[in-house]
Amino acid sequence: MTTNDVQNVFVALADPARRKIIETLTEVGAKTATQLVPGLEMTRQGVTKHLNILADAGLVTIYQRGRDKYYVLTPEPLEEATLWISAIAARWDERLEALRQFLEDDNETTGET
Amino acid sequence: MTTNDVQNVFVALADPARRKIIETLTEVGAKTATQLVPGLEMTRQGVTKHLNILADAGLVTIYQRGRDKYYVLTPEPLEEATLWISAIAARWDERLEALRQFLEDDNETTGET
DNA sequence: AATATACGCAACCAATTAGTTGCATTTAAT
DNA sequence: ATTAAATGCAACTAATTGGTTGCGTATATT
Repeated sequence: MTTNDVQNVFVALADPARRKIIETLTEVGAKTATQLVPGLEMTRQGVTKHLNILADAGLVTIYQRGRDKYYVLTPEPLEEATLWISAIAARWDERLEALRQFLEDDNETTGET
Repeated sequence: MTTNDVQNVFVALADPARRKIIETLTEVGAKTATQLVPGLEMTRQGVTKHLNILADAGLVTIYQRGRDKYYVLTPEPLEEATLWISAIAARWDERLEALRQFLEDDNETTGET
């Protein structure tokens, strides 16, 4: 499941509204869907959909207080994203020398589009 | 641009084919689009589209050698993703105490769907 | 010179995504 | 008891995404 976990986390982080929710929950601690609506330009149901995606990634936990449903950040799954990235970075450092080899043989071109 | 950068990086990382390309380039150093086709179950044009998205995020650089176009990883933009995540983690640690407060007042519910 | 290989571009398609509206249900407040 | 507030669920729409096919062009290879 670990491989699917990192997928869900990266998908969750790929949307600006969801990152903003994460930032807000980081600052405020706990909020309901309706409390999150102002600031995100979107209806409550839209916010709820994003919260569900965050919940699927394990990034929020829900605490129900009567009719209110408070969402709280669960940052642990972020670690999996960080691990994936740092594994790449680590292996990349090993490859740098071989890369230099490649570049010396060649004429370079700009990679910008 | 920094805010848009992190958006492009997270979008790039959200697709499994693109993460696989990143992993392959990390191990092999440089490959052309057609060389990447076996292993990803997809046509060359499909691969090219993914490579363009990676290039938009600044995650690959292109070196042209005659008619061949070699893609090489540029891992620097990954740092922005890592920074975003670690900023969240850092602020989150500060909030933990306030959170404990919130949880004590309440009856908890499972956050799984 | 002729053939083969690698790439670029554009149109197209199916599936997913982001968001909406509308309505029903549950819980709280007066 | 009535009204108001918060959520849930489902159907629907528009835009984006992931991928394809079909072609033309540029560079190698024989």
